[in-house]
Amino acid sequence: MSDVRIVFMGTPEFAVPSLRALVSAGYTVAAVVSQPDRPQGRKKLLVPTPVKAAAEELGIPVLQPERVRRPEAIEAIAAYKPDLIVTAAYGQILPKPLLDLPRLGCINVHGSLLPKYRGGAPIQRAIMNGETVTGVTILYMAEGLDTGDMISKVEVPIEPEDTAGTLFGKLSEAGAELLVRTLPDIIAGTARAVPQNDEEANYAPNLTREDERLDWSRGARELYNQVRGLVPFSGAFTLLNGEVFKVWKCRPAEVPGGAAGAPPGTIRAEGGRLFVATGDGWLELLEVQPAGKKAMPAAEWLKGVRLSPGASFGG
RNA sequence: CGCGGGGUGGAGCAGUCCGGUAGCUCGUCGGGCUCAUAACCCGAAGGCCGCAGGUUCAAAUCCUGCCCCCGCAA
Repeated sequence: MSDVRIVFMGTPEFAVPSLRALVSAGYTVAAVVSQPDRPQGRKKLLVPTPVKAAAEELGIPVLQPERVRRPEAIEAIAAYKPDLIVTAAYGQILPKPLLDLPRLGCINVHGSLLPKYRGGAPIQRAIMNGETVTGVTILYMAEGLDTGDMISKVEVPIEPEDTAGTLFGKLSEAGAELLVRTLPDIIAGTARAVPQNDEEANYAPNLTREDERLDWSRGARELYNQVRGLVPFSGAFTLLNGEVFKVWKCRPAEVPGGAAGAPPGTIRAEGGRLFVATGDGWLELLEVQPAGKKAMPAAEWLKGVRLSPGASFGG
């Protein structure tokens, strides 16, 4: 199999296990393509992408074209004469010339059971929608977004306590295993590619700020799913006195002696515990982060705040 | 120079505008009450108020510089 030259394209942590698995399995990864380093954080420090860092550690040359569709970028990749291009959460659309370049084609490791959750945020969206099962699909890349023919897939259950972070870990490992398991068939030409049923497709677009806002008129269960789908990345937030107030951990709860009827967003503090009224039941907040502060247990926050009667989140 | 918030006993906060006894809610330790308790009562310990200068009779508080933390934006 050392006669197969692979160019690997990926950017975030999700793609790293796949890259390492290729190397461990003995494949020749001739080059790695990753997104350009971007200024991160308040100090605008240039941080290498996780895939770039892993590639450098493995001694693999790294390309970081600003736009991979540019002819010079395609030429640079072509120079490595790949027989196969493997992508995993790369972050840019591959142009037709690149898709046609490798004799074995271009395949993608995608974090969902296609045709469900096509797009950039399948893992978070699956949790946010309350799914109990998701998985990884390996597919041939087509010009559409995650629309190519499927080669293999593996299911992964979503546990009630899973967050986007834990599920990312599970799916990236599952994806790496599936990749090395699938590769021999692809190389031998015996892989059976199955077209996706577009009728069943849906999309998981990248998350925006609005996806992170908590709408207290939704149900406690839905809000709980939303929060864990955003942890530990951007996190979910609401407003308190016009300022951002993040919720890092919560759970639907029975409020002792508390019938609903309170307007969604109403804050209720009892015995050092923090509850919020939702459109359907109460949500107990367990870990929160006020504006300008670090995340802290809700009980700690309650020690310091002076809540006016009838205070509520959302405004 | 991207915008803004913050650093006060172990924790979370008030006090800073209008300089002058270190406060609140907890925690910890000791004692009490109780069948008992995370409940209640009494008492105690614990702080160079981020760091360094300056102004002043006097600085947590005013001025200058620096360090660290957080949110937004990229």
